[in-house]
Amino acid sequence: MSEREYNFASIEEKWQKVWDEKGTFLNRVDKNRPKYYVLEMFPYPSGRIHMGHVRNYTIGDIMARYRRMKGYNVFHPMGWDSFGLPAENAAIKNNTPPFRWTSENIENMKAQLKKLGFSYDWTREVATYKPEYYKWNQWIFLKMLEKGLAYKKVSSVNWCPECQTVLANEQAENGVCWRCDSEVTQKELEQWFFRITDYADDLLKGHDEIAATWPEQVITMQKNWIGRSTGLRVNFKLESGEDFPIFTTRPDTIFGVTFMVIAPEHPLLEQIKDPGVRAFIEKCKNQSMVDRTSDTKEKVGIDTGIKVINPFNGEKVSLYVGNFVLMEYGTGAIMAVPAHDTRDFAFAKKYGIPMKLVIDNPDSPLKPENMTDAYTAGGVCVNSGEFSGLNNTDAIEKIALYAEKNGIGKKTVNYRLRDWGISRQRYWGCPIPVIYCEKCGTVPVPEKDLPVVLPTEVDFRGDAQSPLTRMPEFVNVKCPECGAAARRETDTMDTFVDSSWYYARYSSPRSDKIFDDEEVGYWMPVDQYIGGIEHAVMHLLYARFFSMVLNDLGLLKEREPFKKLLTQGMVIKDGSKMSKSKGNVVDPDEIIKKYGADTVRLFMLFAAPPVKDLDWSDKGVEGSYRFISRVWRFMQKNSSLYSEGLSPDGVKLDGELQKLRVDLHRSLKFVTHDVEERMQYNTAIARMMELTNALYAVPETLLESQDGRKVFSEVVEKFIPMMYPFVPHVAEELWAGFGKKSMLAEVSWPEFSEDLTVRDEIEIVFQINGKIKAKCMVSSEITQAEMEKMAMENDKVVEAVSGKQIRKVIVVPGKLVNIVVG
RNA sequence: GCCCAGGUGGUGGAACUUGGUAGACACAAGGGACUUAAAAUCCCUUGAUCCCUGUGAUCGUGCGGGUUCAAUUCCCGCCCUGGGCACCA
Repeated sequence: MSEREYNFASIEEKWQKVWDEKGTFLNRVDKNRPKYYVLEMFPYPSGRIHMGHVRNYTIGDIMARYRRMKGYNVFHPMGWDSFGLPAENAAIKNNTPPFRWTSENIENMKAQLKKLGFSYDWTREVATYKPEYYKWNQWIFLKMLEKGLAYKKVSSVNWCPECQTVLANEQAENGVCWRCDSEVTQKELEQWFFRITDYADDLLKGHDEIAATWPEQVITMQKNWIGRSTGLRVNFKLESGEDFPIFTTRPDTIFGVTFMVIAPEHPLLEQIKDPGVRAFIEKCKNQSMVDRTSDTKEKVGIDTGIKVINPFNGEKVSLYVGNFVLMEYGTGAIMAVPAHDTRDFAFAKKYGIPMKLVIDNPDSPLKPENMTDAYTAGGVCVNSGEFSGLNNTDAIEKIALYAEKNGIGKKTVNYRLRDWGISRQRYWGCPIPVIYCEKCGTVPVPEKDLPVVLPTEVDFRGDAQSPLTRMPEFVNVKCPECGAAARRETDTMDTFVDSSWYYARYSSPRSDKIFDDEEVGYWMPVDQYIGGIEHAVMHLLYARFFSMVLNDLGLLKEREPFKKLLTQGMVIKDGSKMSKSKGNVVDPDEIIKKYGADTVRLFMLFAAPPVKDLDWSDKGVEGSYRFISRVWRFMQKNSSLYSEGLSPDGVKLDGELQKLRVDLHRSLKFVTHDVEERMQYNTAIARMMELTNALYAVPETLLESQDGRKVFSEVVEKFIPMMYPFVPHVAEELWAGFGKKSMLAEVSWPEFSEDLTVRDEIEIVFQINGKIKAKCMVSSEITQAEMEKMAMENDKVVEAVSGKQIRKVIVVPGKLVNIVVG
């Protein structure tokens, strides 16, 4: 190989073409080999690939390429989460139909991804906006409808009275419409829901299966989100004798109830005529959910005049309407115990409601009039009838039993998780396959009529209304049951539905069934899923839910879709997330043009470990480029020293060459560990940089010696394949340059010899009372006794110890000796 | 507010497994070599403070306590920053 410049542009183009023409990354079922499914969260085609994508997909690509070298049959697909709000916003702004805008974006972004050299099988590509994909969204919806997992109920949405349209939360920030700045109100609409709450316990149980392989924080967040709590459903009574059930996790405080609070949406309130209360209810209903549940906003309420009777002591208390009580949680009403609940305490103080102490602090008795906050800790029950004197934790169980025995309550499990509302009053999404007939009611679209195709030729008037509602050719249909004129559902599905099962569709994206059994059976589940931490709860919970539903339908073998999860941090520049509005966006294309894809990939992996946020730095990129160039130059310069099959095995090497050889094997050991187990690529790259520095440090004459050539040949054989998952193009080029016939994509991950990873000499330290007094190079085979002896004979130690009494000597093998003196 | 993370030199970060030498690797900065010059490249220095300039001393991992022979690592209490909060994806 003659000395050539590192011409990344032609190298990258060349190898991308070779991989493409040879079909190197096509994925085929092969039952004789273990499969490995690497999946990165697919992007929303917003127009351009951004650095967050580059990072996500680089991490995925290194895993895919590494596993291929380890002999796995790797599955590595890519696709497009291509329904959603931005396409409509673009349509309104530029009068471009969402279909065209999205298609063009996909085309552009695909070209960008190809330039980065990711090892995808593009024949598996899916795009959720294509009827061939969303047909199956609709099919799953019908199955869920059959099983009672999809249902309709009234729920409120953000409504702009000025634009006469529904707003997404992000369009209604601070309670103001993003387009016209008018005050956002709430509007009640009939909407479709998925009964995810039916799967709450399954979702929790599934956590055990993935506990060891998912980040702990993600599981914790999901558990808290589901919020399973066991408690008691207590039947309070209205004066009319009507039941008034509430849910509480603190039955031990039930004798301390001094008022009750009900959600503004509660049906009981329909009978209220008082204009003040009515006005209050309307005001609450118009408040957004974020505002109502946020603790920074004031908790407000009003007395309804209704009295409620406590079944335990017969006491009559007032019923308030409160903005902080949610109809969706529990029964939509709560009992309030101001003495022992912080929120109730504040509410009671505000409205002058009395409080009653029912749990006392055994160490220092409480006086209600002196309390400045609720007493929420444990203690002894007081003022609690026959339960007085019990420890409050025992009382929880005793009171629950009493309630069950006397028919005034029942032990219940309650969840914070709410059912998943999937209706969107939007155009650019998957149509919900339902028809409304005056005679037959809600009729599912028959399977044979799927897909319900979303019209792509639409007219956006710029008023943000879904164009579907004014398309008679879409809306007007015949009832599939009675043939009468009927109306098609114009709501579309939440895009989270699309992304809840795409991972399985990749296995057979063009199949005329939802999945091809052989393909899906072989490839699923995903062995490694990679994506942003921002998806920790919603997307990942919905995807797990769908996987369980599909498993119950007999379509997937596994319940958990993602065996292992890596959540990556964000890409930051100048202290904040890269975004157009902040003007700190770096376009990957520019960097590729300047330094090449290998450099961009390397920097993405080197600048931070995957789980942490990554600070973009233009200067840092140059460092990565410099490293690649250094390796390139070294290999070019010494290429004549290489001979295939030349090996230093069994040769007694001179000290410096032996050290280099040990460096090589040690690097390989650490890089293997970092890539396979730790998924910490920044330290792996640091190891390779150290190895490169070590290569440069070897004198030329030594490297050119007989033995030097042997060591260099081994370096070529191991170092270049080791670089391959990180910088595949330049690695392939170097490899081919040494006359290699097979591509690195087909080469095995190099082996290291454990014997060659041990250094002869190590440094140990001597401490006095934990402070370092001396350091010393010793043989790595030193015994503990020898270490202690050396420490005691060390001049510094002798000086420090003289005149003092040695109380203790701690020897940590291979590390240190600590002498405690007093 | 609630849930979950994070905080280490001028900067990004390292210190894994099990508490055991804080600052690997890189960037920036400074100095030198090469060059008519510049770029590129190669080499050296680089946490802070102090002095008796050494194989030196002291301090130092957001802040305040604690456990331990030993704490970036474990415990308690704060402060700050970021992610999520159910219609952005």
